[in-house]
Amino acid sequence: MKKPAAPSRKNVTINDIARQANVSKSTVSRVLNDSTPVNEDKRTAVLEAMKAMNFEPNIFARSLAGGQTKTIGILTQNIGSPFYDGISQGVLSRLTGTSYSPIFADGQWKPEIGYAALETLVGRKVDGLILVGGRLPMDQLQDLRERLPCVAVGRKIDEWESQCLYVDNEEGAFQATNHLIELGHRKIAHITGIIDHPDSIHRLEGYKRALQEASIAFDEDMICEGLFDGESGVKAIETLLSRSKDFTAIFAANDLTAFGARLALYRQGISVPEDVSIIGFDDQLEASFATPPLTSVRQPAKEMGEAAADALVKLINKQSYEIPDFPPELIIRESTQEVK
Amino acid sequence: MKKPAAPSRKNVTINDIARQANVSKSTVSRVLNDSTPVNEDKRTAVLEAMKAMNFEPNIFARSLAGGQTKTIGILTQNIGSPFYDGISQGVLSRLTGTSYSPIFADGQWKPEIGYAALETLVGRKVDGLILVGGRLPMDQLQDLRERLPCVAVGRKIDEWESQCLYVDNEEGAFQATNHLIELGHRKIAHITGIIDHPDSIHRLEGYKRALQEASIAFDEDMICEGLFDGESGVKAIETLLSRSKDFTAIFAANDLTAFGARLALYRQGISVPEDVSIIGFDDQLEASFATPPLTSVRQPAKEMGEAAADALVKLINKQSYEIPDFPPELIIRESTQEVK
DNA sequence: TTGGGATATGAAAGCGGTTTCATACTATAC
DNA sequence: GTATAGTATGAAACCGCTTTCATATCCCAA
Repeated sequence: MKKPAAPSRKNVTINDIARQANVSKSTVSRVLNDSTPVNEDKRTAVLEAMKAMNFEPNIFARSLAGGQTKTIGILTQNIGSPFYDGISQGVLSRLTGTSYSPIFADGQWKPEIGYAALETLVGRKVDGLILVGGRLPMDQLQDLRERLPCVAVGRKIDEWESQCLYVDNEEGAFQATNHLIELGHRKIAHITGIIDHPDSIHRLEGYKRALQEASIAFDEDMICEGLFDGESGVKAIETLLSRSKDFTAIFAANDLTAFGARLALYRQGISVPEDVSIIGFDDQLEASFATPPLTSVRQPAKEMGEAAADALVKLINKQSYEIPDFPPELIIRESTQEVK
Repeated sequence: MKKPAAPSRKNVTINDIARQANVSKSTVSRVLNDSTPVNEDKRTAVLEAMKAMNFEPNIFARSLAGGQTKTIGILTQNIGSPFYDGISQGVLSRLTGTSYSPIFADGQWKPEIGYAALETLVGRKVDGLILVGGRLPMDQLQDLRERLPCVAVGRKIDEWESQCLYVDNEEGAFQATNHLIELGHRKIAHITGIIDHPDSIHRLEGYKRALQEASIAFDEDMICEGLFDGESGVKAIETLLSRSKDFTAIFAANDLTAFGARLALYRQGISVPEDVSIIGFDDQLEASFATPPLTSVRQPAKEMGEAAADALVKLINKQSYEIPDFPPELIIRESTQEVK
């Protein structure tokens, strides 16, 4: 008769279970973790007690005692791009229902902030880490991987073989450009993404390769630097027109830029696809409903996020896993047509 | 000479600090939490020791001992809408840099999953909760608020006065419709959102009120039920045309639907805005770069997310806070013009 | 029967903090 | 100069679980 009852919302602990099942807390812990063989009778007794009392292990006690935190860190870059958002969504959706909860931290594309965010995540003792895009330098990442299971999505890290999920940007860009070439285009402009971003670089390379394979001379004047945003698309067209070079097709580094370009063309009374074909990259939701619907290179963002979550969980539990291939896929719609 | 050194990555604990500063761990804890006055000498000694040894309190030990978890739960609905995503972004960005980390859980618009997600969050002993949209029934939410600090964004919950951040959807819809009316339109169609979604209902009401105030008879045939997606917009136009009722303007429940509608119009050779004006809701990024740029009602998603995070943190720390007003804002672009 | 190797189980020592409680030390009042 | 009320501080209990270590059982070979 110590405390006058009224525990109301008191959480049931491992001790309660132990008492109820008539075993020691050690045993309860054992059946909880399957760590050591336990006599079948006791095991069921414990299990029943847990069910009856609606027991839920305290995550904090658990992790304090050295166990896992059942927590996964996601490092994003606050860009709000449909691609990265899609990845996050995939991760999130795959994680709900599992025993893992995702903690998000954001790097805002700035290394210092990224480091800090990483610190936070590590400080929270996450069981694993998912890097969504970003461009933290290698050395930083190197020992990260040694400390805890990591997976990178939408980014290729050379040393992280088999822990990276990404689409081949070069190949996607190649397909896009090649599609235009097959339609008879020869004067193909390209609006790049943020110039030193790996994706931009690869897409530019793919563009060049397609040109080369078709024996079309690469022309510096056909390149406009963009920023992955809509405004870039608008500006690029203005620049392009001011150079008074002919072009019959445009490959934009992403859909949003393509939308901007398409708008600028519209303003100039240049019709798409009759006068100019245009192709984007990402195949974001809105691409299907643009006027005209935008031909684009699809990146399976959500699927990648899901696969990343799966892979990481397996990695954490030391199970073998396989990373599916994510080929870029050309989605042909109505913004591209044969050159006149 | 107990352990042969080589602690390598051993974490420094409160005990190490205590030893170093020549005080008891209790004292260290006290300066850590500012809970009890501590002599100035010792305080600085402790502080210095902490700095020197690069001490970081273990979150799990802390929460186990009854403290806070410095964790905030975010319950989203996996809709991938730019509005909800924007809110999440705002929350996330405002939380990075603070001592709080966000844990996301997703309800996927399904009550059962939502409950489960909520359970997870509560099980993780989050210090506070942010509800992003969603439509969990009241009774469930009622005792939630009693258990921990809560804030709802993009959703109005009657009993939660001063813990909800939302834009007045009815008013926004009114403004949109009224804008069309002021341009001389009388035959205004409306494509709704998911019919029983509160936002849809309010937007429909705003539409009706605008009509009423302008003495335009409400016509059931001018309404098309949509689903907040692009396809709905396309279908709606087809339906509308098949009814062979004239309309000179369309108010779509969100931008994506507006894009769909605009596309369907384009296919029919009906030009926007010359033949038909069109207006959306959300003002998502792509609206500015649609052809023509879409007039829309802006919801300051990111700002709302930020404000929600701010409010919740203050609520947790029992500080007073103020929730700013988020008026819908009509962004007039080129998809609307005077009726011919 | 007895000794030895498994096997199951409980007691107890952490994990890294917070908090209660008692104590030692000051300052204030009579 | 002693009684009284504060104050600062340390010791120890505790949060809920994992894990090591020792003990108790049991089975089988000798």
